[in-house]
Amino acid sequence: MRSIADEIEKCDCNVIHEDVVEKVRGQMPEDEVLLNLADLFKVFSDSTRVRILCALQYSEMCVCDIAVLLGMTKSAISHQLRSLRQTRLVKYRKDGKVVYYSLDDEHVSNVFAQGLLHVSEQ
Amino acid sequence: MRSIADEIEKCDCNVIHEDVVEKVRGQMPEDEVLLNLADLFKVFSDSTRVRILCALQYSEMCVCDIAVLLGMTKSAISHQLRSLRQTRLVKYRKDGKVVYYSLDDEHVSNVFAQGLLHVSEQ
DNA sequence: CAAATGATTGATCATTCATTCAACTGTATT
DNA sequence: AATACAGTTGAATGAATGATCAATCATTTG
Repeated sequence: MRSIADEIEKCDCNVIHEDVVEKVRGQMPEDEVLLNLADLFKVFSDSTRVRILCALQYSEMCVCDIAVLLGMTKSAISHQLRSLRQTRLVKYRKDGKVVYYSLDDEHVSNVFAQGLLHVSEQ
Repeated sequence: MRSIADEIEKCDCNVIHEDVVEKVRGQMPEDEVLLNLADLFKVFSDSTRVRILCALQYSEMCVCDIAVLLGMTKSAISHQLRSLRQTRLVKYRKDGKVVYYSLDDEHVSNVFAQGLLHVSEQ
């Protein structure tokens, strides 16, 4: 439990509205939750990963196909697929030499949809 | 209009499933849209900005209050508020020396909500 | 007017991160 | 067994970025 005094110590200013700060502090989720949230959005913050996720909404695809679609090397795509695997946003199946990737989260489309609402209003 | 041949030129592999690539290419949004989408999520990808946005869901706050709440300097907060202003996610009003910030987008809460759904399922 | 204070800004530094390149793994084909 | 090919991996490089620090702006107050 951090006290107001502790916080002031770390920052360079006075509390102007102590009541507001205390009220908001009581309602904020745990720092860990917000850190995980930021980490999730970090995955969506790169256009290559966004394009991969977008493509997989329409069909499962192998690494080569994605590379051709996006005009990038297999290596670059493979590196990005790694992040997407680690955050469990995509899954894969092997068929011989070929690895097929597909979406692994029903929320991906929803997050996309909300984001597009904002973008399309610019 | 890019041709399949052009894409292969830029990458290091063959098209394995030309039909799939063509079908998906036809359904993908414009690159510019996906770039804007990634830029939007980039704003959400830093835990300081996420915490600021989260706090502003509960109350408008001045820079000092946010700094105290998060245990950071006014300067650091002010820099991040700048990104949030530029992407029109927050708005502000001045009252004398004090600048009060608040949310400026109804979609912020929705994007948060979808993100939290994913995070809480880990 | 001068001092104090809330806030912003620009430069700097350290860190993070996406792509490239080369090497390597595993599977299929001949 | 040898070759070819889909895919992965690790190191290296260059670009992007967040916090710090000092300087500055703007408004209020003595």
